[in-house]
Amino acid sequence: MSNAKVLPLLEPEAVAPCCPPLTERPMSADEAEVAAKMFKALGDPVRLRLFSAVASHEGGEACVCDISDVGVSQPTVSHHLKKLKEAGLLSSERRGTWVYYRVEPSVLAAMGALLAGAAKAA
Amino acid sequence: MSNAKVLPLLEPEAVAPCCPPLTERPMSADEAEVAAKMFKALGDPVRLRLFSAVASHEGGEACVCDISDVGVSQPTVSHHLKKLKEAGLLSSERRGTWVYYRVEPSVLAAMGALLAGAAKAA
DNA sequence: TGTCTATGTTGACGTTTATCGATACAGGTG
DNA sequence: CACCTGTATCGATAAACGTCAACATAGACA
Repeated sequence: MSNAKVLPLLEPEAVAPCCPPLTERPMSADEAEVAAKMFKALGDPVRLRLFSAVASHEGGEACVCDISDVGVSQPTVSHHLKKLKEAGLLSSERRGTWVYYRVEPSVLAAMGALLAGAAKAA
Repeated sequence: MSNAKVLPLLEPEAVAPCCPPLTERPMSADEAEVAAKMFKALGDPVRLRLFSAVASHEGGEACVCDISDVGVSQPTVSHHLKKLKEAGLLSSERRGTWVYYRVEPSVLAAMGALLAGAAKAA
């Protein structure tokens, strides 16, 4: 598999326009379901560190071997990276021996817009 | 109690400066612990709807009675509002018969800054 | 082919969480 | 005072979650 698009994950196009600013109107149940998945993905300390490690790496992309030092076992790291992928926050690609994860910018932009609106509310 | 500051909750001053942009450098374990608590609070669909209902209400403040129609029981609503309060995202005040919840802007600003940085990374 | 390394998957275990009904508390009204 | 309404707490239960050890898979290289 040379392409990650065949995986049945959340696609950026599907989640990016999901979220009106939190202050605009009460979220519907469906909107909340989608948006909560993204927040939940960042709601674990280990996942947040892994995500930050990828995001802060050169080019917004990192090999698993570069970010695995977060104090948990290798299977646990793999499990968390999978969760981040399922939430649409990361994508992965195998290049030879190593697997590289990269941040999904459109989804983050959507989340940032969500919160930026709420912050200026009061 | 006419003042919410006496409660042993996360104070805005304590969490606001916790978070460098996600892309700046890998988060430390301590930073991730604090930041993950905020994301986790918004990582539930019901809580996200409750928060959005408060944030979108006039003045960023709403009575519980105005936002309780989210499809779960009254104790569950109360439980989720408590969680949001413990995460520092909402504050509450009793005024006569009703209890009003209001958004805590500084914490949201911190979260927004976190994500805004990550969005522009790639 | 076989072996070594990097990563993902499986199965199990203990902890946390979301939810509810029942109940308690607080404040207004009679 | 008694009663009603709005909100919080308690106790129980089922589901989800984080973690690990063991195993599986994929690619590189000899």
